[in-house]
Amino acid sequence: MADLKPGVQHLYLRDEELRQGIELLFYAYRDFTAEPDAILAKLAMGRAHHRVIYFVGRYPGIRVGELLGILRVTKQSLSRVLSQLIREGYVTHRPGPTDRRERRLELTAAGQELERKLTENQRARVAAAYRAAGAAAVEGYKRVMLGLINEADRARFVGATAPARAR
Amino acid sequence: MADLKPGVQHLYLRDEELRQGIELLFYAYRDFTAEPDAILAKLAMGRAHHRVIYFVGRYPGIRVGELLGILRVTKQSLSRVLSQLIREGYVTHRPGPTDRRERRLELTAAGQELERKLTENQRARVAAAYRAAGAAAVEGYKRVMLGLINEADRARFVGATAPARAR
DNA sequence: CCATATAAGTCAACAAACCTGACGTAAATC
DNA sequence: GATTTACGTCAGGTTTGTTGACTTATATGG
Repeated sequence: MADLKPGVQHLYLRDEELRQGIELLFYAYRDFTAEPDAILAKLAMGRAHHRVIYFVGRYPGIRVGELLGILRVTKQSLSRVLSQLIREGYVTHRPGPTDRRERRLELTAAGQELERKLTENQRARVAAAYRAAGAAAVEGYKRVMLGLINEADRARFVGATAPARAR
Repeated sequence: MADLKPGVQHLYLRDEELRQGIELLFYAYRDFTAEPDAILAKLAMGRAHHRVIYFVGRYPGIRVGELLGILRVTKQSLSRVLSQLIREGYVTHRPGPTDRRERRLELTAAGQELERKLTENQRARVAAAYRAAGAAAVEGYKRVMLGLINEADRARFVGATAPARAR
């Protein structure tokens, strides 16, 4: 709060400014999910399947409990989607290396292919936005987004950007 | 593409970088909606109600069709939520000033109070993230987010930020 | 004036993706 | 050996979305 130009500082925290920040998130998320959703619909799957496929691909060998923590859903809800993905050959599971109660999840070749297909559009969208906005803007984007995320999950992005206020 | 330091340009568009961009959106949206969802659950409402209340508050006198376009849902889906909000006294409607087929929607006093209560946390979250990240980062955030949003809706944010590459 | 188009609502049936609560099984740990 | 942990499952319920068909009221163009 004690900062240079406190008037300006206050100015851009006004209602309109904050509403814009909220709406940017709403519209971006809406458009970000629309295309994968359309692809998934043809495969009789939904957004929930995409999330599972994405994070299993992101963290090969991830445990079911970790996935629950990331997705913030109940195990019953995850189970329906995950067991379908396993049944249809997109995901495999095997016992944990030291703790055999665990199920370590991985994508099959088909799963990897589907993941690529689904995320392709999102990556292109991010790449285009990054390219158009420029490197400095990308840095700002990350910094603000990290601030929006609960502290517990910020650690996932270590090294993503310099700490805010550090320069 | 033809840019200064093309090596670096390419470097930060790598897979890891893009995945981070995707995940930031996922986690931010997840945490952004969690608290309002909790409040709504106590009122036997859901996220869909919040979206309607938010945008009716944002654009008083908005027509039903406009709302459909923003939310990207069918009128049957909106109808269920909207008619409940009208029935319970959060939203009112009256015929359009020139075209009497239209229903111009507005929040009642109760609706405004609920809107404030629901959005309060989101505004605080955005304000905190903006404050921590600094003005330059906020500019970058907006620029990247605009790039993620389909072109058709970017016009909603005119004046939100300088055009990308303009400086 | 009349045909057509538009804004909005409604009925019906259905699916996706969440939820709570209770209970089961296997393996690890104290 | 009792307890805890990781995971799964059965059962039942809600919200939020869908498609398709039909209605009402009003505006508009020929």
